Amino acid sequence: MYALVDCNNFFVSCERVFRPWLEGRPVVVLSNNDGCVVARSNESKAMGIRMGTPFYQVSHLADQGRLEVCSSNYVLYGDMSARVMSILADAVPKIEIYSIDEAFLVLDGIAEEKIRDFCSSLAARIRRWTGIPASIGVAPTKTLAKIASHFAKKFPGYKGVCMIDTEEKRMKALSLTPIEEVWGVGRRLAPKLKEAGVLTALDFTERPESWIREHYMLHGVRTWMELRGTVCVEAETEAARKSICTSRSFADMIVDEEEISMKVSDFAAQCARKLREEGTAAQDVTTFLYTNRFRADLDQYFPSATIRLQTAASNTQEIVSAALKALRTIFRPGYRYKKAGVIVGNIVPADSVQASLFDFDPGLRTKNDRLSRIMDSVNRRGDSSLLRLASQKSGHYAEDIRREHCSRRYSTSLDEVIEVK
DNA sequence: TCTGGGGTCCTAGGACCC
DNA sequence: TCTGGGGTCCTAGGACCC
Repeated sequence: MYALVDCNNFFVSCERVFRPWLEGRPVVVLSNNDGCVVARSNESKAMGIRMGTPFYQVSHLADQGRLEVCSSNYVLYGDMSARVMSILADAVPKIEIYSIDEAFLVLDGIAEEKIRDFCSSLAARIRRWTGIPASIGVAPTKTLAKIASHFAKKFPGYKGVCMIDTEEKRMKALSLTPIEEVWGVGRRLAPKLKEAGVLTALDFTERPESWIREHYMLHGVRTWMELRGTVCVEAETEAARKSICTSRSFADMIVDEEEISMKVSDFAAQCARKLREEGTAAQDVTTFLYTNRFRADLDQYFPSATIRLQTAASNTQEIVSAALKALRTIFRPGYRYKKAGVIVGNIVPADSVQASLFDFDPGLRTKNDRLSRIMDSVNRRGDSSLLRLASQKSGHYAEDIRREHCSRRYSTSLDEVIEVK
């Protein structure tokens, strides 16, 4: 059996741990630049606020005191996530961290009649040790466990744990699950399925496999089998990342190449730092630019360019230099840019980088690598960009991000403080 | 006025091989 | 007039996830 552990309203719950007066109140957490609603409490969901709503459309509620607003604090959420995941990792031998607030557990070795108690006490432990409420869905496949977790979250009667462990429960759960809520059925596929008369997960499983294969190919067949109880998607532990992206929207649109260069330098430096953190190196460096897609009155331009390095690298100098080189090939004056980013791809373990026949100065890379390591060791001690390249200028790639409702650095400043109002 | 960030996988089609 | 058959690899773009 698989268990899906899903933290409830995760970002909101993180904020509530340190600001208990938010408990019971309608709360939303906003994306960078205070742009969109990316997390909601049950109370704000009940007010009809949708995921992804632009904040300006609901800001009047905040002004009227009917809605609590938090700017996102990803460092805090990352720390809270790590605490939850370590509790899970201690509880079972095999866990797949699926996202910042979700993990699959492989429940091998736990007698089936004990699973419910096991999950209940696990949820209670997470709550007691971190303050975060979680729901757990249990089923023979990951796709069914997802559905079970929805029920666990939605209906208080389950007390946070829902099991799909009999054929009868499976049929009932599928018949109550609208097709668009199924894991793997997205916004594009759902309308097509409905048009074809597939309204629930149960309808989907009752179509013949050949029909699924014809219309939705391999991915559809996998979902179909998983919903019928046959495992197709195994738990994957510790899969190395294949690409790393650092990108931001700007609070104001930028027209100046020099200014964009500094941003791109910063994004590239962050990518390089993440590579070193993971002990990996990348061979491809992509820089991309976006104009403001919401401004129909302005010219649009969404270019990207990739530089392939002779040899995979993780030092800041080489990654930044490649990102800037790519930028120079795509930058066009006259556009107003709203967003930029850097993606490093073709990632390999740093200790098994393939040397290049045409790498004319491997000694330079050794020097650059050492310099980056020294930067890391200094920057770890305090300001994360105390040492940086001149091209980055400020070194605070997030400095002009709008963040008017941010909570304190509860998990990264010296003291953890619970605020009382 | 104001609209996020970071990933994965699959497929079709082109380029190339003999 | 008539122009093969069988592969592999890579990439871009689309769909999905949180």
